[in-house]
Amino acid sequence: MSEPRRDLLAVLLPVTRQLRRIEDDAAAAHGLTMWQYAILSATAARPGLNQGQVAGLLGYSKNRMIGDLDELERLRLLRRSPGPDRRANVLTATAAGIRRMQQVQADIHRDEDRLLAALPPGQRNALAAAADRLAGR
Amino acid sequence: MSEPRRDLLAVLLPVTRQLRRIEDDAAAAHGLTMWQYAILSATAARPGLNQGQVAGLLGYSKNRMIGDLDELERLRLLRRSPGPDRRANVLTATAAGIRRMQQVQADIHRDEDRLLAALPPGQRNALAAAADRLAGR
DNA sequence: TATTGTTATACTCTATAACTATA
DNA sequence: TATAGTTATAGAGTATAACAATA
Repeated sequence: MSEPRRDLLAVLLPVTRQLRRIEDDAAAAHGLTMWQYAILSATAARPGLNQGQVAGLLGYSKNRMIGDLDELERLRLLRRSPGPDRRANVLTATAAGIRRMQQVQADIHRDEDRLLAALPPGQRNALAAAADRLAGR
Repeated sequence: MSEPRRDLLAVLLPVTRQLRRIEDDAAAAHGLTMWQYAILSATAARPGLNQGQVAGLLGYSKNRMIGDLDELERLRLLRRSPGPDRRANVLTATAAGIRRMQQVQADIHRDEDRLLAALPPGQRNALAAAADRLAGR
């Protein structure tokens, strides 16, 4: 007999809760919030984006992002500069911002590895591949 | 060359956001919230649990759960009854509660199937299996 | 004294809608 | 008029601690 089917959300929520804690802790260890880290990460990976584009990319919201951007600029980790359309601010991570982001990311990947060690390597790749495929729609 | 490694949370968040909306909508279509559905589901699957145990199982909190339990009792979908330890309330889903829960669940599984149709079947199983394994710690 | 459920409170998060300056 | 960023505000969500009944 087969087990009753479990809601996928119920299966995924505990994992994402652990991952969320990993990112929160890693960011905090380097003086940032998770969202500030996420903003730096997106900005470094795809330079030239404006605020709205980064917000959309992260599934964040443009108004919530403003306080984070203020703080990141205050810390000299990121710059807002007027783009060709002078309504839109182009975001650029500074060298210090990229370094900081990489430090947080190294901690995150280290802790993810610890978590994922429970999985056989095939399943580990399958998890990321499946989630990646699903996220695309 | 290989792509830069992506944070697992960034990969999983978009999927869980979609799943969360699926559950919210399905529960709302039957007059419940997602958490009320989750409570009914856990209570039906493992009868005899008390409030704190259900809260722990769901990753919810005992005080937030109280309003939901009040509402579920008002709707005659669930009962609180004193257990052997008279401090603790044993939760029991009524027949109507189980039916309601199954209706919501059918909607959820239908919409999950629609979402998961994007995946090759092997990846689909791998996703659930991997998440399940990880959730256990 | 510790625990279960409850209540109260404060704090954070989130969503919505204006407002400005550009287009 | 429409859009990008900003600001203000209200509502939902969340965490914490205190309380009553029971162990």
